[in-house]
Parts: sequence; structure tokens; C-alpha cells
Amino acid sequence: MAAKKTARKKKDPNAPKRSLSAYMFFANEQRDIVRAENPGIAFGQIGKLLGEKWKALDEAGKAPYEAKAEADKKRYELEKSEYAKTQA
DNA sequence: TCGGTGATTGTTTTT
DNA sequence: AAAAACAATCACCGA
Repeated sequence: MAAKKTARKKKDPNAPKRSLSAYMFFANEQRDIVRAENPGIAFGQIGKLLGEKWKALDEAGKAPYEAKAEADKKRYELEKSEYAKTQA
């Protein structure tokens, strides 16, 4: 009951967007590391290798990324709150 | 009150 | 420029 890929669509006037994901923060670090350890790795492999490693970490490993994820969410809450005003 | 839906986020690489 | 694997998200709204 769920089949989507990319190219979503918008719908809000100001669209406060949402926020990032722990993966986004983690990927930010992995991108340098994974690719650094895999010089010449292809996107198809990096993406997968990245994902499996993501969880391969420990709770504490994703902690920093997770922590930023929640922090980023607050960021969105704020922009959304202001958007709710202007949109009203 | 409660659920699930959709929209979105960012990276990499490839063409 | 955009798309797809990779994962999380999670706030939003209505009935």
C-alpha cells in the first residue's frame, strides 16, 4: 500500500518543508568516510553499503546523528509555526 | 480520540 | 538536473 520513488509534489503555499532525518546527518559523515574507504565506489554500492552500515553502528553511533535529527525537527516546528501565521 | 498518509530530507554516483 | 538506493520522520489532517 505504498509505492513511491522520487519526485514528490508540493501542496503548501509557503511549504515549511519538514526536517532532516538521522540518516541525513549520518550520511553527511559517511559520505566522506564511506567514499574515503571506497575510492571509486559506485552510487549503487555506496547507497546500499551506507544503509547497512548505518544500522551497523551502535545506538551511540547514531546518537549524534539522531540528536541532530531531533534538533533539526525543532527547526522545522519553528518555521512551520510562523508559516501557520502568515498562511492564516 | 485515533490512525496512516503523504510529503520531505540529504548523500552519492551515473547518465 | 534529475533519478534512484538508503533510512528516518513524524507533523499534518480529517473522520
